[in-house]
Amino acid sequence: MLFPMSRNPEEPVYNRIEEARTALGLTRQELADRVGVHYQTIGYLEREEYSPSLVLALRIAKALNQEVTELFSLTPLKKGR
Amino acid sequence: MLFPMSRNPEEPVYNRIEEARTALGLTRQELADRVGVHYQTIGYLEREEYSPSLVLALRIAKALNQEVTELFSLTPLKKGR
DNA sequence: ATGCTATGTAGCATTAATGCAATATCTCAA
DNA sequence: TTGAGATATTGCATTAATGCTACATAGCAT
Repeated sequence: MLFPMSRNPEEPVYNRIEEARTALGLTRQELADRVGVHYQTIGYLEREEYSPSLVLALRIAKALNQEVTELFSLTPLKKGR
Repeated sequence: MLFPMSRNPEEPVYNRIEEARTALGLTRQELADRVGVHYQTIGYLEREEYSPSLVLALRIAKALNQEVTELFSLTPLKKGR
């Protein structure tokens, strides 16, 4: 098992992708399709095994109609908005 | 000269880093230090030769006290706020 | 003119992000 | 119970993002 997450392992990126995705009743495959990535990539991101590129983060936010800062943060995110 | 920019060359990421940085009277080296990257990296980003990771984008936004969406966008950004 | 500082350009090395395939597990409906 | 769908795990290949070094250029102050 590899564990990248960022060049600075001290500061990972937290996200609420799964929460937002399921709230829309979407499957990972469906979100992946909308965003244009492999469905496994969504899995990696939801498990926070690595953090996305900015492009991907922006696309995901758009696909889930959320603000980037509502979805991703350098500090732990609480459940629910 | 290489030209990555994103896995999807059709959709680059536009940014206003230089504008925001100079507005604060910061040099690239200074911004790089605050953000924890090499000063050349800031240059590449300002010239939009490639787009940053989300972690870096979040750190830059914080260092320039700007919203991520004010600094970066999938669509071209106009000058001035 | 000289020198200093900021920035641009060019390579090269490393690593994280992504693609992709194959297999496993888990849940839930029939 | 069986099967289908969703998610997890593993492993490998590719490439973009980043680090870093060296040299060039441009502007500005002296």
